[in-house]
Amino acid sequence: MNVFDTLTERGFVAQCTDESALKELLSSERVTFYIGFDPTADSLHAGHFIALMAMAHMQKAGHRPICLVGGGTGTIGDPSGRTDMRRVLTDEAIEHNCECFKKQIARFIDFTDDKAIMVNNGDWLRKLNYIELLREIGASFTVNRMLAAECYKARWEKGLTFLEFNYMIMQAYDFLELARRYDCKLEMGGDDQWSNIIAGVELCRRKENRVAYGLTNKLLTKADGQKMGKTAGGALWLDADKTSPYDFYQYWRNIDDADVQKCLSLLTFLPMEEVKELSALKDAAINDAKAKLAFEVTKIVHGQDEAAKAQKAATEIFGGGGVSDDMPTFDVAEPVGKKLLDVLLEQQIFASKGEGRRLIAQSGLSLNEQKVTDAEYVLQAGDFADGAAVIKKGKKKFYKIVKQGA
RNA sequence: GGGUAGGUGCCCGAGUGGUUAAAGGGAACGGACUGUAAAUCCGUCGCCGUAGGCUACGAUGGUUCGAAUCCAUCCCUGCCCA
Repeated sequence: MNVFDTLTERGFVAQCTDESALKELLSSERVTFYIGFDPTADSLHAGHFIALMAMAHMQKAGHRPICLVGGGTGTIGDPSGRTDMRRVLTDEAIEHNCECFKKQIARFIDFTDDKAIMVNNGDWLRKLNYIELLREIGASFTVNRMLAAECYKARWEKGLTFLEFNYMIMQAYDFLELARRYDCKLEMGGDDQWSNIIAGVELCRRKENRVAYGLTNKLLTKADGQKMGKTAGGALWLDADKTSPYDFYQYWRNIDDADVQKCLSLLTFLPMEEVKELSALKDAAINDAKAKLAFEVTKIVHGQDEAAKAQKAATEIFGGGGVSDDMPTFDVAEPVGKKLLDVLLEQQIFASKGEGRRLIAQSGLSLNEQKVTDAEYVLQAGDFADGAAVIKKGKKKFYKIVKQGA
């Protein structure tokens, strides 16, 4: 089966240039393609993950991915679809973020034997000479066309700086550079990148007379159109230190019924027959599909062991008595005699005392299965029956406080 | 450079001297219901606290018993003109 069909079947494809020619190309040769990731933070998040999955499918089919980290474009900030300007990052931060990205990407993509390439566009973009760039590349762009690009629409109200306006040119230049260096023929990316991608495709044609292709994948959205991968704390990170494997697992375990099929097909490698079977489950039974989804996604991101632990913890907590060896745990030195509220605040289970008081007042906090009614409650030795106390915050957040020391 | 409209809590957005920690909406959080789902309903939603206090309406100064609200300067943004 052609990868293009695979990607289509699994629901990745949003838009693409010359579909039939691209399909033909993908079945006739080993295609070098690229996806760019701008280093906006020190970890990739769920939104990047879908692109990585598309990349992995391509690699499995024998094509060669170029992972581009945007050490150059990151200094500008992509305005596509955004209503506000991106925060300007320092060079050091960008460098650091690029390194973090590289490590994470290496978990999903096989870089052995030249099966994939990692590049940083800072290597060429930062060296560019303004006049030369204008003459060589600027001449190939018409402002009229750029202004018509969908990606800038959201900025008409708020204003778009010239700096950001140039982003498209930088990205297009990347494609050209990769085409020259590695014979890269295809750029992939999220659907919000469509304008930038076709700019690159056209630039390759104009400058090198090369046929280049663009393919965008659907953005990960919920059935109601909202972006997926948002948690209370912000993004759903792929870095275990920023979003623990347990929390990561729980995120996918709790998605809407309506999103099960999409997530299974986009975020796991399960065969489509199985995806269809699982997502056809109804009512309570669909929980099995969610558990499978959560396990599979966590396995890809954090590995088999972590996924198994997260699943075990979830099963024990929600299926049993709300306790598990692998549940989120906090070690506290000598908790007995301290106020429960203070201990939980120290462990950042609450953001503030007010939040904790409120939670207790609304009977949203339990200690060892007992509702906490007194905000001033002081922990007793008896609360740590087996050396640990179990805290339940709200309906489904469980934490274990382990007593340390004597 | 000139004119003009603005900069309010996580976001959007009302408020134009005291009764404003600041309407309303969204997000978020808690409760009920449930399937660790959705929808719905109820409640909460700056910080510390018993009262009460503290910090907050672009920044800095000022007027005033009292300012998000008035004045000055500065910074930033939209629109129009050059």
